[in-house]
Amino acid sequence: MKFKPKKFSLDHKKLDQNFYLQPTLKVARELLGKIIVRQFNGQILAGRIVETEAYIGESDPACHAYGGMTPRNKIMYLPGGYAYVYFTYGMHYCFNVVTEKEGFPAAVLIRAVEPIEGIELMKKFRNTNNIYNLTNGPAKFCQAFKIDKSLNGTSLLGDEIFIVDSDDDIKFTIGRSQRIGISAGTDKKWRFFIRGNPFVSKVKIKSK
DNA sequence: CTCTGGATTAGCT
DNA sequence: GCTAATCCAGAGC
Repeated sequence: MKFKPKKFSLDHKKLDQNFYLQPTLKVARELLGKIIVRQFNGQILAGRIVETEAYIGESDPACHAYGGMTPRNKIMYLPGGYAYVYFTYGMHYCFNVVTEKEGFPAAVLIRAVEPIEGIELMKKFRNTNNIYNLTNGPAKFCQAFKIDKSLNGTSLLGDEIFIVDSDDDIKFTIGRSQRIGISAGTDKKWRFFIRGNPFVSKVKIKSK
């Protein structure tokens, strides 16, 4: 299958804060198909979101806010519409969209996107020419989109990084599973993905 | 194809 | 001190 970037226009409507204030599972589902845009140095990177995971509240054992606020997770307590970026495994970043009302810690992890714009730059950042290996994982997506801790706490209503609606007539069905790479909270099926999309990450359920 | 271990450090206990 | 919302290379089948 040959990859053809789909049409993309910056005229598409930027998602407003009301979208992010909604229940996290709804946001996680509805982010599928939407387009995440990153601007820096006058360059544009964009991709269609094809895989997400929800992390919800202090009682979700897989959520970073499990057990209460700490210096790392405090961004999750902001009202919906902020970026929560964290560093893990000594070398990787992961990007989340904060959801729900202020004081309730919840976020949606962007696990994979389908590259649309700025593909050559993504290949450079990822040091690979294989388009299917650019953004099919949460840390790969961050590397391809030049996302690091400096974006932690950034508003998604600004211009550095934001998400726009898709007005294409793209039809897809949504798949659902347990979350990937966690050892607690595996009973919850809070991962969502576009069924059949070749840019969804490889599934490896952590066995424990 | 599948499976295993190493990389490398911030954040918590 | 231990582990992590990951990724990659290498080994074996």
